[in-house]
Amino acid sequence: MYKETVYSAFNLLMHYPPTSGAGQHPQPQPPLHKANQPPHGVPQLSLYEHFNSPHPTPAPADISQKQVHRPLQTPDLSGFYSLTSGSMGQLPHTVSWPSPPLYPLSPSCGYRQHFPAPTAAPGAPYPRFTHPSLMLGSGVPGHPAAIPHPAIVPPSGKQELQPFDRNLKTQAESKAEKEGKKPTIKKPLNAFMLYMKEMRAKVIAECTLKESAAINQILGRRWHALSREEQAKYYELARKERQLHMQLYPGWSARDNYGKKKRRSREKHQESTTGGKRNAFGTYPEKAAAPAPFLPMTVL
DNA sequence: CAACCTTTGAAGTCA
DNA sequence: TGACTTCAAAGGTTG
Repeated sequence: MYKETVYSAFNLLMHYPPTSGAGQHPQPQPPLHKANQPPHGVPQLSLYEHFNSPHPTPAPADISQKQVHRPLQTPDLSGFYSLTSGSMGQLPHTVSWPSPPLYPLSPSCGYRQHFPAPTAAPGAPYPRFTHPSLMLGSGVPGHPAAIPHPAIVPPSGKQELQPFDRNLKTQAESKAEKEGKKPTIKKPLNAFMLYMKEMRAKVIAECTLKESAAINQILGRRWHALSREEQAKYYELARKERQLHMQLYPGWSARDNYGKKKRRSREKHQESTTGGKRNAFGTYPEKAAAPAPFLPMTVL
């Protein structure tokens, strides 16, 4: 039933082809996380070094125009507890046309609903941004809250800590103690993961979807539709998450969790070259070409 | 019940 | 150094 519904939505979607935008496209720019990489040969302060630097580098006035190879802003631990980005964001005036969906979209979440035309006047400030992960106190040493960081999970791997439960001893820790095992410290979330966490509920409400794979596709498209300023907020949050993570777990490395999940990419790659594999809906999705980043088109 | 699906980005491994 | 791999989240689906 669900499959038929979403496929009819897919057909509907196909009735709204992208407008030809010849001459409207600006020069493609590298993704922000790439633009922030230092050019070869330019030494970069590690996050830890930068964090401890007495003279941190201020953020450039317009990160969308400049190649920056330092963290965007002065690290500020106080911001972990009441982080807001102020008025740096502007409403995006353009969106990029998504590649054909691997999971066709639900009727209540067609393309136009994914990318509504901005109703506010161009230049109107975005609502002030807050992120619960950083707002609610994440256990900075010395802080009165001293709350366990959500990166701590039981060896089972499932995140049990709820955002508003951080003043309690976590189930994860209790369970880990009972089992006599060391709790797993998870990777800090990157910019897109933070964006997903914040926007997931909204997409679920708008699109009446529950399947994470489909939701993540929508979120991926929305991520590409964000302006660079909007994305910059999440890159900044992710940078602070990494800093906080480093403070809390100085000896931790992503290597610690490397290879703990079952290796499957090689098998997946072999399957993709030999006919593919069924997805969560029992279909055989054809991998779409990745949408060209930052090639915005005028909103329909 | 573990693994899969799906997304992007960070960081790991390997040649 | 570049290419490739793994893991972060999420929850329904699959085997």
